[in-house]
Amino acid sequence: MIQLIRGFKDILPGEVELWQHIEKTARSLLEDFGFKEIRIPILEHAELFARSIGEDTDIVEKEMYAFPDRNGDLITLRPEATASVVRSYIQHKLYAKDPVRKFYTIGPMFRRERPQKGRYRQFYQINAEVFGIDSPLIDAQLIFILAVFFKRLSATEVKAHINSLGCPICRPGFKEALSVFLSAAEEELCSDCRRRRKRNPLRVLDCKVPSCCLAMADAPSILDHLCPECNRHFEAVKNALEKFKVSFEVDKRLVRGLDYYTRTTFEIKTGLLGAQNAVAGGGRYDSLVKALGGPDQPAVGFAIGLDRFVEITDLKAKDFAQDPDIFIAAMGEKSMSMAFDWACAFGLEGIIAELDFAGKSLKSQMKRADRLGAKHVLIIGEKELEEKAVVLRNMTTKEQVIIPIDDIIERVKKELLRKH
RNA sequence: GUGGGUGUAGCUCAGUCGGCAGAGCACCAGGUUGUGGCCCUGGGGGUCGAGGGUUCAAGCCCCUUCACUCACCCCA
Repeated sequence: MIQLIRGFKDILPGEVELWQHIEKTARSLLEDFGFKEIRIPILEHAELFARSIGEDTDIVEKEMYAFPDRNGDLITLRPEATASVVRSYIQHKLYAKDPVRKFYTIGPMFRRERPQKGRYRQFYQINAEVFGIDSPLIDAQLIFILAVFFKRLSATEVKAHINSLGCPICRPGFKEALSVFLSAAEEELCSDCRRRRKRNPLRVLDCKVPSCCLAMADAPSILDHLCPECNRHFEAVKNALEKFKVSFEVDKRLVRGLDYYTRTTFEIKTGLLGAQNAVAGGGRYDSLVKALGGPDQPAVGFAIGLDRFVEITDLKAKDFAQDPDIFIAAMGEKSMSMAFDWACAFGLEGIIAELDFAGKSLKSQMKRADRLGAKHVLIIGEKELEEKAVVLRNMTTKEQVIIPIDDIIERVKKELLRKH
């Protein structure tokens, strides 16, 4: 038997209804805040991510599904959405009409990591990106939108963590101070952190090894090194969040793995997913648009990890499942033929109708109707054909009414409405 | 990429010392000749993840491999 690829999964009926509901809620929420959907391709030139995410990151170095196309171009399944949205913003000069543009996109991303809880090789994200606004108010609004999203969808075991990463003016000073501190503390760091010290010193800050946490307790904080502009920006974000009544926690150890982030950074974390505790994350990336060849426009955005979100929401797929409105139990060839015609007619009316094609006994059809969760059963056999009237049974109340075959669709429609 | 745990019916899982492949749920049929859920009776379902080895005999022991899972790493 051919099985699905490692780290990939099927989202089956019975769970997909929850995904649909989450996506629907996200669309409606984001559109209410002025975001427009943008659909970007799943394949991109690998270079796009090397230039945006950073050549030295694990994502680009060893996690991308990259391969040469037939013409030799190195292309890749997108590992994230932001770079593509930025590319599109630049390529189509979407800034020309108005530099302020707000987009959202929902779809699969691909990273060839070792699968574990809440981590798949194909995973789904809801992304929102805002271009052209450098006001800290928009940073806060994005976090506010996330908070509303989580609340609306009954994901309560979450907390917003925020931090500032500074900007190209102040970050170098912090990195320098951090590097000095790390050199002094080298003895106490774990082996991974000794390696990180050179390559990605910011990452040492969020190491989970207890000895490192201890060693880093007195590490310099980026927040003490922010330049006046970055500091004002961060303060304004916090003030706005308080005004929006979004509860948050300043976490000076919150860093981002991607090179392009500046200033505000945030994550929505949960205690329900073990090691994969980030359900959503994002931040400001003011220098990326220009770095990718576009105008010097600021930007800020977030991504929600859908696979993780479905794990932590209290909502259940079965609450959104559509059971059949009616099951047509037919006996005999002529009845079955009529039942099929009716089922089609019901479908056109938006009434979900199921029936049995195998010529089973009434008992067996009733059993199946019950199992499918059909709210009503329409019974037709020799007797009904003769009397030109069928039986409509309400499966909850067991009430049965006789309905003439003429004009049956309209009559059933009325009955179904009445019973609601 | 590294390390641990787990793979037996559609699902959840037993399977003792190596000796006929099991249970519950689900499914199908009948009891009830045209009315679901409860009950009773019967039935169908298995490459014991895969491949190899040891043995008279392997679900069980050995080797290899794959998948799932958790953690590291990284990240949503």
